[in-house]
Amino acid sequence: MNNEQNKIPQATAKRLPLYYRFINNLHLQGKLRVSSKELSEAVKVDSATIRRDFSYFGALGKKGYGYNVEYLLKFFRKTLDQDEVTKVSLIGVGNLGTAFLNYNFMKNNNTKIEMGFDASTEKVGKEIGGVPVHHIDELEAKLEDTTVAILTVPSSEAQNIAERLVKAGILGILNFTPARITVPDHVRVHHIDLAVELQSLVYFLKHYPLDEEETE
Amino acid sequence: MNNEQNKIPQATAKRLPLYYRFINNLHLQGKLRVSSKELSEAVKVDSATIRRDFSYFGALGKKGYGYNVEYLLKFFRKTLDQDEVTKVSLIGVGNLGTAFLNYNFMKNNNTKIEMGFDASTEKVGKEIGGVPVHHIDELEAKLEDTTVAILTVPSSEAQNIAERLVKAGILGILNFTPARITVPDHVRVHHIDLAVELQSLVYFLKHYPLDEEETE
DNA sequence: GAGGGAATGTGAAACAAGTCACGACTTCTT
DNA sequence: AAGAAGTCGTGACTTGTTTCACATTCCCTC
Ligand SMILES: NC(=O)c1ccc[n+]([C@@H]2O[C@H](COP(=O)([O-])OP(=O)(O)OC[C@H]3O[C@@H](n4cnc5c(N)ncnc54)[C@H](O)[C@@H]3O)[C@@H](O)[C@H]2O)c1
Ligand SMILES: NC(=O)c1ccc[n+]([C@@H]2O[C@H](COP(=O)([O-])OP(=O)(O)OC[C@H]3O[C@@H](n4cnc5c(N)ncnc54)[C@H](O)[C@@H]3O)[C@@H](O)[C@H]2O)c1
Repeated sequence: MNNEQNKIPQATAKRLPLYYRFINNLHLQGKLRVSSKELSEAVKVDSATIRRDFSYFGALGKKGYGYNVEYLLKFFRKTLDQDEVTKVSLIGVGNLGTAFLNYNFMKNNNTKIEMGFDASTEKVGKEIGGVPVHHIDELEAKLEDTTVAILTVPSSEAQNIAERLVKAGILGILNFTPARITVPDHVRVHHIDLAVELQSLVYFLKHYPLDEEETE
Repeated sequence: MNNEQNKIPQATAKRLPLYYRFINNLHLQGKLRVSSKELSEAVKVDSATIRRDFSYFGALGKKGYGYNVEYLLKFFRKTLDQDEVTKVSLIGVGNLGTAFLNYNFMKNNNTKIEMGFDASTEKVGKEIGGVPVHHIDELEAKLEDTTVAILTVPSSEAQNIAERLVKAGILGILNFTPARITVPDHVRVHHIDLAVELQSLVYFLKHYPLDEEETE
């Protein structure tokens, strides 16, 4: 499963979904070819970086021509497993959780939130954005074959719930709580700490006032 | 304003708010001292990295002892300007925007969302989480001294609104839309692309199955 | 007030990512 | 059919970040 691909830099891997989305847009617009320069303007990534990123997968383009949009799209669809849907659960149907359920990431995406869990009887039994909300006590019973969880519970609950998720066989957690959770090595956690993002933006504004420099 | 501090690596700067939050927790728990090792376990950052990060600010600790929690807290409070509140506006009071208004990042934070803007008459005039929602037509008139904006409008509106924000004097944008917006060089944009985050987590799970390796 | 133990601060090395710049090849034009 | 223009793929370089490892320093106990 991670054959030749396991030499792809993490930084590159993180950009792949972004590339995919823009290539998809181009395809929908009927564009037939695209250069790294054009793509660069659209996604705000240096064109040399884009060429380098693509080159990890072999020669996807043609010199003097650019990249064939349809070919690129097919290639990334395969590479990003766009054809198999990953089932996701969401724990904590509060402010943030509800927003995610309503959105559900299905635009052009291979992930689907299949169910939510919450402790509050107000939430349990409802359907939000077409997603059923179960009681947290049923976590282990219902989770089954979802391998990814979105964690939007109060931070005091985060570690506790994370442990239950791990026991239930979850392999990846997208953690929106400010708590830094501890999990076994085989589980991957990505933290998205919105308060930190906001604070660090403010810090950069104050201490790195970019005046004619780089945008990012 | 960016005196000695302007040599601090960006990677370090991004971790500062995180450190601050945990040091604050320790202080609330009544802890008097802390070692880089302990801190490392709490924030999941290598202890050498923590020491290196702190060392950019001079010698904050004592060899053989560790760091004095109160001293550290005071130091970071000053460094992160925790005593002056940065005013923030939020554009697009939909699913995500509403969640942010209800939360408002004020836990132990120097940022406050002062007002929201939306195009829908359903939203305008309301107060959500104590924050008044104005009509988008009033953007230029009301913005005044907010320097940071959170962008949670539909992606098709993002570029357009961003341009208006820039004209109105905004310096930093936290962009939650999937659109990559174009702004002048003096404006800083941080993209938080939740769909990409989820997709890239899935990609990592499939292609970098960590079995006894690093957690991240 | 001397010795042991602990943890910092930091050179130096290792690693990772981004950028430059150019040869090679493709397509387009005339 | 040949030359011009365009764009890729990549070796070499640059920049940025993390990690190692240890001499140094400070606390604390006896
Ligand atoms: N809302 C935001 O804008 C925002 C921003 C940054 C971070 N966060 C973080 O995201 C998390 C969720 O925030 P929120 O604003 O949605 O909070 P919230 O209080 O609105 O939602 C939390 C939900 O979790 C449920 N819950 C509580 N204990 C539970 C348990 N043991 N098992 C299952 N469900 C449980 C509650 O019933 C509630 O519905 C928090 O950790 C918060 O710090 C939120
Ligand atoms: N909700 C999520 O979980 C989620 C996840 C990932 C990305 N996003 C992105 O975040 C953005 C917002 O998502 P959402 O789910 O909150 O959408 P939403 O449709 O619920 O909210 C958008 C809000 O913007 C308002 N709006 C529309 N045009 C406007 C204008 N010109 N000026 C001011 N306000 C305007 C609408 O009235 C609405 O209230 C979208 O770009 C979406 O792609 C959302």
